[in-house]
Amino acid sequence: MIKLSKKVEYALMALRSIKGSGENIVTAKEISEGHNIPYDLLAKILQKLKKENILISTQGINGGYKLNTDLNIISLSNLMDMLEDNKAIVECQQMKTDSDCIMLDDCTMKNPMEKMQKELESLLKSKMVSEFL
Amino acid sequence: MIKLSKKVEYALMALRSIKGSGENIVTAKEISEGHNIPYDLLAKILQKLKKENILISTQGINGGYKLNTDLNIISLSNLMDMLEDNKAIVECQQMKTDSDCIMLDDCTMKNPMEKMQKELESLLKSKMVSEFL
DNA sequence: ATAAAATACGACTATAATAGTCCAATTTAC
DNA sequence: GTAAATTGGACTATTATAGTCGTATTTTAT
Repeated sequence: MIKLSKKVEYALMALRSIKGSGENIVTAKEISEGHNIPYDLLAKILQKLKKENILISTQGINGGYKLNTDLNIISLSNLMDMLEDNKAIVECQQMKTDSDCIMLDDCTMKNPMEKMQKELESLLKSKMVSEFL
Repeated sequence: MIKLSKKVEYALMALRSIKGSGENIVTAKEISEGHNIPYDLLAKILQKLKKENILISTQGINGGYKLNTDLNIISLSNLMDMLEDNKAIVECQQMKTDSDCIMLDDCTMKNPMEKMQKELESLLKSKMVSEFL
């Protein structure tokens, strides 16, 4: 299955709004209402983007968010790493050891899967956030 | 998120076993026990593969499964289509109409997403099942 | 004939991942 | 000090995936 989480989808929408406002700061509420995104969920997403230095925030009344990065250099892969939990195509790719793999040492899938995962990731790395806004 | 379902993973394991046995037919039980795959789940997977003419089955005692296709011409994309439910990267790609899209006509994501989806699919189409066995 | 061993099928339950909610704290302009 | 915003953690709900159960059907060895 290949699917973007709502988090990434919402993040893209939010980034579009924020980018569109230029230097003016935008509140989570405005974005939430403008795009029908659940407020609390959006707030969390924006906080993560802030922690990753994609956004800069000011608190208090009149607070809100502003862009802090060139979205041309942030890839979809980056965004997914920030917001989603894992991106491994098969479990054994995300395990430190493969001691509990049911195939054990006789696995013919691991290497080709690893290769494919890298190819998929490289595709996702080549897609810049700005291309979707 | 990009992840293969267990169904596809189990299917690959099963196909490997079946392919390895050449003309001898293999039972679901043998595969299940040999690879620690839940029997009932595996049975369903094999039935689907049979319906898709990947496998051929014989019923009754001494029954089982045999290959019915060249696995070099079945892609991972094919296998996913057979076994997984949807492969659309964002919801609006799998909707007939986009009447209920919250972005309505002002969506900047749809086209680039569609493009990316095609690229991902083409990658998955280029990966043949045989490469993983 | 019948019992055994297999596939075939549908409905159900369990688990895990994702999405969304709630409540409270903190910050800041007025 | 209050209103409006971000910040943060814990919780619930929903959905998708994984797995189970019961039963029917088919085939064949005896």
